[in-house]
Amino acid sequence: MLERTHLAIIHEVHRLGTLTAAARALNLSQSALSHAIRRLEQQAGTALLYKHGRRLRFTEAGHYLCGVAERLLAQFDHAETILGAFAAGRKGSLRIGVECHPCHRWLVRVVSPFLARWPEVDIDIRREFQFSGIAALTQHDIDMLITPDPLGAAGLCFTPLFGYEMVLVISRSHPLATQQVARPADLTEEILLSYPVKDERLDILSLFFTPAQCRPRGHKHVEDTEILLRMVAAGRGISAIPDWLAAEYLNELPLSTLRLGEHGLQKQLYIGRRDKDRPAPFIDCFLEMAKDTKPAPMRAQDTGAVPQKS
Amino acid sequence: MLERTHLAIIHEVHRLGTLTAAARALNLSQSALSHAIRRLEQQAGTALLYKHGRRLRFTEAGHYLCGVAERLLAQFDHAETILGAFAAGRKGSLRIGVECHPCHRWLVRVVSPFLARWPEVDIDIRREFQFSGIAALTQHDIDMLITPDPLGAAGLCFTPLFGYEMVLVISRSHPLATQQVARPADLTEEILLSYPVKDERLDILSLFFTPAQCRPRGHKHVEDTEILLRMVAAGRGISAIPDWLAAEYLNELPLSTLRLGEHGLQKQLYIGRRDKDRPAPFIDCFLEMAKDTKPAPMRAQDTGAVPQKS
DNA sequence: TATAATGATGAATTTCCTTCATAAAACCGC
DNA sequence: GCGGTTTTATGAAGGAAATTCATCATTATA
Repeated sequence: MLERTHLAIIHEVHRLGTLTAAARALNLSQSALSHAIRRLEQQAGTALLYKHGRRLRFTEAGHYLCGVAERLLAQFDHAETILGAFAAGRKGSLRIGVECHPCHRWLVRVVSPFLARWPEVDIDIRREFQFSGIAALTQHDIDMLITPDPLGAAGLCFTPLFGYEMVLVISRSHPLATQQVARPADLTEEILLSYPVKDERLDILSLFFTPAQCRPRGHKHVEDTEILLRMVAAGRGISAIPDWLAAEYLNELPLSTLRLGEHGLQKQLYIGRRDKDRPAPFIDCFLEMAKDTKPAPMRAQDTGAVPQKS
Repeated sequence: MLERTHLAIIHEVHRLGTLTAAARALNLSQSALSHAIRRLEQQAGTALLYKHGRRLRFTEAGHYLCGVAERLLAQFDHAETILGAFAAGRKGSLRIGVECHPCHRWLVRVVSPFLARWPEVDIDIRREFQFSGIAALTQHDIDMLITPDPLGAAGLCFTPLFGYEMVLVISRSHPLATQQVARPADLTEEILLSYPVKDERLDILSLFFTPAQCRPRGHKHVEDTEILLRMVAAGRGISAIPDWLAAEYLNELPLSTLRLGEHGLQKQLYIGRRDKDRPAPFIDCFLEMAKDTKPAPMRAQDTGAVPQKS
């Protein structure tokens, strides 16, 4: 079977002209090369070299192999270089799962400088999971998970990123817009607008309405944040989004924000990964960059309900 | 060092999913594969596979190698196929030197069916030689030489192809056109037109004029046969060409042919090759086809001067 | 013609891969 | 949960294959 070694020998003999020189270059004895070529020729069933004076010349078949060697050896070398980059942790890919729909804009602010710093690392962001984000992480479908719900699962570890508060957004012309705090009973006639996720993953349902044993009059799914908030501004529904996300839109749209309940709906975003992952430097780096990137540039420290602009 | 074996293992593991199955496919023990992969991983400095349940999964580096394997293994396979074709004598190249300028049209009639019969054989025809055709042959610059002058050189052998006669061509309106035979003294006022080769290789000079110690008034080189003969027909010179070549043009151009001297200038075309060349079937075949191809289709057996059409 | 350079060859040796035997882990059906 | 089965991992032993050494044959060079 044709092996890389054979190609290397053929290549060096071609490059240097003599077996002896090629042997030196390959740290082998001249005899070893002579034997190796002979074996290869017997396997191939055709001569590759012939003596011309006291030098060697290539037969047609040998010449052909020479070309093959040049191409394949280059590919081997390249593959080993890449493999080295993998080994050194320069190269890799980071498949990031996001279970926090509104986090997209924040994530972009983490990813952009990261990509610049790690040019050989590919990033893939996934929002949809066959089962759950946690399952995707344990099953190696993703390498990191950004989630507000760090359900304990064996072999995973979660690092807190930042705290925030889910706030109610309503149209500025809504009767409740003058209040500071919203209570479940106030909202039973409203239409709830949310991202298209399962009800149990909507905090406003599981942590606000359900404990009070009531529910909004209706519930509609909207994919896009901008459209969702425009619908809220138009008085076509209410929604619950992170305070820092609301802050970004308060200037642009006629919206008001209210605290959800007396103490607000406090949340924390976590980034999770597998315990036993090989410690790739770019993974640690991503973690650091994520921790250092606060959600809304201006009001990163706010945890209370966002004050309205008049 | 990354070897073909490693790629084959990676590839089979990827294809079949388990080490055990891959080992079966490669006629090796599962243990051998396990060891081999481990060695490769240690050399590469990075994991390639990891256990997921009781199966194996590829790391990013492993996945990358998988792609490399697919590409490189295909190239290895292809190279071995080609090498097999070389070994079987189906594939090769035939560099044919031609020292007989007018032979081009005849050669085309040999080469065309040959190419059809040996689709994997490349043919290269060379007319110019740094030193001589014989030297080119011994020095492996060409593989076959078609020549009328088989100078004995060690390690070469020549096979006769066909005999022919060099005839004088003159314009049909030339005063000599009524004669059968031309003598050197008749032509001392003529302009000789010939292919651009050295004087000593022009038989009409070395075998006709020089022995009679005279020469034509002038001598011009013309590359193209058609143009040469049109110039002769226009009365601008005389020339000497093989009888069979003259025969092809006698219908088209107002030419007459005369025997050169009493007995004519008899020649023989030979095909030469190196004694110790590996006996490639396509080389023998070319020889046979060359021997079976007579120069002019209609008057292949003629050796005397070609009779003029009235 | 002597000498240096180069390739070829056969036997001895060493290296490295493979196998064997076995353990460990994980999945499956009950 | 518990054996049975499947799969991978590992260490030691054995063997196949490549390498080296010593030497010869050939060719070019001074």
